[in-house]
Amino acid sequence: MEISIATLERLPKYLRILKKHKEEKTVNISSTAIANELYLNSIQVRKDLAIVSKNDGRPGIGFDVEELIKDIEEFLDLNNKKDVIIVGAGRLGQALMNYKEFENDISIVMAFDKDKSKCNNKTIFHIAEMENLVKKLNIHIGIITVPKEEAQNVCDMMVKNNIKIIWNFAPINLKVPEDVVVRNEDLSASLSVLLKGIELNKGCKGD
Amino acid sequence: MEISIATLERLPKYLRILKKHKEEKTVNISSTAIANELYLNSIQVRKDLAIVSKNDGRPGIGFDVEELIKDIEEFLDLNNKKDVIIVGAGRLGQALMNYKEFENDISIVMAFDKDKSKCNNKTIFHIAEMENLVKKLNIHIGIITVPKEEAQNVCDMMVKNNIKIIWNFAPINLKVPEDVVVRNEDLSASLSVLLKGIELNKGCKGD
DNA sequence: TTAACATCGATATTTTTTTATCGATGTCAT
DNA sequence: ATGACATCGATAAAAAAATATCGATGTTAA
Repeated sequence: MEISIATLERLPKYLRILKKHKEEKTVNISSTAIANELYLNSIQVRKDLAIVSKNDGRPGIGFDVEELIKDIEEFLDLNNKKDVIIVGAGRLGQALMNYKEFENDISIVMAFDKDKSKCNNKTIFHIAEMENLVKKLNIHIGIITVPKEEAQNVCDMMVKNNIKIIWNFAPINLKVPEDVVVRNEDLSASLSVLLKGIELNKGCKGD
Repeated sequence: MEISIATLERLPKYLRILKKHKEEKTVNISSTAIANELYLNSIQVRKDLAIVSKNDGRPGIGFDVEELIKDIEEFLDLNNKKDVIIVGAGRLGQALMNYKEFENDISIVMAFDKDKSKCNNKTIFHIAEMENLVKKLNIHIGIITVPKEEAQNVCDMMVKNNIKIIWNFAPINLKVPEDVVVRNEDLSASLSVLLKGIELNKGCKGD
């Protein structure tokens, strides 16, 4: 079964509330309950879960919370922290470096900036050092949090250093070779949707 | 014509490259050219543009860059800066306060934190002061950049102070009354898609 | 025990979004 | 002029996503 990006984006949301329920000692949870919390449709929840879990829900009872957590985490290959570098140690970069929600998913092993001295108990390397450091470390994921003027340059350096997956926070469309995947975190796009939110007023509570 | 969220999210991307082309003195641009830059389909671009602009493209020539910019900006009601408050003046909050891309869209008129003394040439008010300050200012948009533990509290305060649109960066599902719109900026969801990106390898260059 | 109920999964339907087709229009080089 | 070409918009088709229907299963409380 092919998983869609939409489903993929919902999985962490399921995970989040499942973990909350686990903390509260909930053993079982129904798709309806999950759906209500996330302002989604329960059928959608069941379909999503069916993709990532072979554990059926029990009629009248719901799904086993712990099993679901395990299955989703396994599907997303979490708890198998991936090494990541980040370039751009400004405010946004630092925010990401300290974002607790990522702690189980990725490990930011190295940070670069044009301003070498910056730090927050982590060494920030100068961008020029990337060449020597990254290639041999077998890291394939990079985050770009530099101003848009420098983003393409940074991207090119990453590509040269064997980075294959790029999470780009700069508002610019990066040019990359075929085998490199870019995901743009486009805050302006989000803002547009938000500001039109009043008129549309749909699909917003849930995401 | 109803506009979809997907289209809405693409508009800022169009705007961005149109502005770039305007700077380069391009007068006309074809839907194909736009599509190529954004890794989209040209038909999709034309359909999107048809929704927001009455200016037809000219066969053999393309669209008038300046007119398109004007039409998209008008549609998104930009250049009519909206007043916004932000709660949470940590790294992420500061990053947003200084994000240049937003400058024409929103004006962050007031920032709050539980740590009053923080600032960066802008006064950061204590959260408790929200009650006195925000209600009378007729501000309806709020950004939440506090840790998830405090997010619901902050949200409740915003609602009490007449905020109707909330941009939430905390990884939690906020409970709000019917007439309040929430948009969650869910970085974990993005990360999930990113990390699965290799397998899917689609729809990622474009967004 | 049994009747009312909650919940499920499978299949079908609807809706939304994306992409293709194609005739029309207008440009540009010869 | 005129023929080859680029590009458009409108309509149609295809693909993807969300939602509804419904019989089956199992729970719970009288």
